[in-house]
Amino acid sequence: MALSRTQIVDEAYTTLCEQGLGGLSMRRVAQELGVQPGALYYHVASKQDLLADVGARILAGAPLSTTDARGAAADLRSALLRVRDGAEVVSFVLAYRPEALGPCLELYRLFVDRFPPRHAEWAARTLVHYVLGFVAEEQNRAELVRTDILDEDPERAADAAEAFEFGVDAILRGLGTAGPPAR
Amino acid sequence: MALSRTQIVDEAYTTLCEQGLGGLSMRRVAQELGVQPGALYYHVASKQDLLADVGARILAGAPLSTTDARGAAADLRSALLRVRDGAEVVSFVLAYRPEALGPCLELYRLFVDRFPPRHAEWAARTLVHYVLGFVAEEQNRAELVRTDILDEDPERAADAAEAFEFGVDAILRGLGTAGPPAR
DNA sequence: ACCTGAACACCGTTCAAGT
DNA sequence: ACCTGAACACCGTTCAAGT
Repeated sequence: MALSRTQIVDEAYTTLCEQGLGGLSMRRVAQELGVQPGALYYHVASKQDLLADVGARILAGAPLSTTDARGAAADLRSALLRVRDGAEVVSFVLAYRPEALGPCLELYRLFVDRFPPRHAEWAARTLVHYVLGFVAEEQNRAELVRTDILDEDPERAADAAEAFEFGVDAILRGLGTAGPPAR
Repeated sequence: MALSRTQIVDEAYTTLCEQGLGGLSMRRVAQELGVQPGALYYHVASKQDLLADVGARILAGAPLSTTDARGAAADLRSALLRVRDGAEVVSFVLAYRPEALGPCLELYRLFVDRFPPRHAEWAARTLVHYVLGFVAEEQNRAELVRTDILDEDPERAADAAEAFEFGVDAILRGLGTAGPPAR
């Protein structure tokens, strides 16, 4: 059976989940599929092109709430955390091919009733940039722990969800969206 | 004259500025210094170890305001923008060796009068994560433009500073820090 | 149309051996 | 103490040639 682009994206996604970004090479994907590395380039233009589809799949796993900004931020974080180095991949795709990140771009809808379109867009991006920055740190640390370069910090891990929500709530308060009052 | 760690960090910093993260290899640094690649490993433990010092240097260039949160965020963005892929490097170092990022960690001082220590820390990290997320996207795009994979988006570039400040102001409002009123 | 084989120009890291 | 030489186990990408 002929190799397909979908098949390659599937394999890349699986490899990312299992090995992280450091273990995701074109050669490994090819080997896993039982083809020569060069064969992949008949179906994808480059590793970046492939990564764009992988980024889309990361977000496709868990749709973001379209009614509740607080929930959407939490959804986005969980979607990223499900895949090793998910934040780094999505962060790259956000620059490389934002259209691939549909759900993420629709977040501006949460703010259209409070802001003019241009500002609603910025509001959504503020939230997204925060989430990506937060989760990138979490996952970078996780990768370093996995390779025994860092040792676990149980205290930080226990506080992660709370710290994340602290930031989300602050941002949403600042954007004038419903949220708990500033202590 | 014997090779020194400082010399290696200097060369790595320069190479990062000129070539970006994709062009920063141990082999290139070694070649630029006129030594064999292996020689570097007498002075640095690994590329990550080297990167930690490079990250420190990126922030050392421009000290962050310690009195004005809005200014500090702007200072941090400029410091990152001065170096190609600065945000990605600093984001990694934030996880790998946060102590190397002194100025960045001191930001919590801006919030100690408004929050208990634990929350002041979270407040500062919220700002930092936002800035890193924002600038990472900016710089990823810049790298892709440089390699002719993306073409320039003059509209976005013109709005970047304004969009950045929109986010900063929202966050600071949410944190109860002085800032312009909503919209 | 789709893939192989083989190459090109690279990587980070290690380590015996030299000085 | 400090560095070389050489190797090990990799990379992404291209492309003629095969089927």
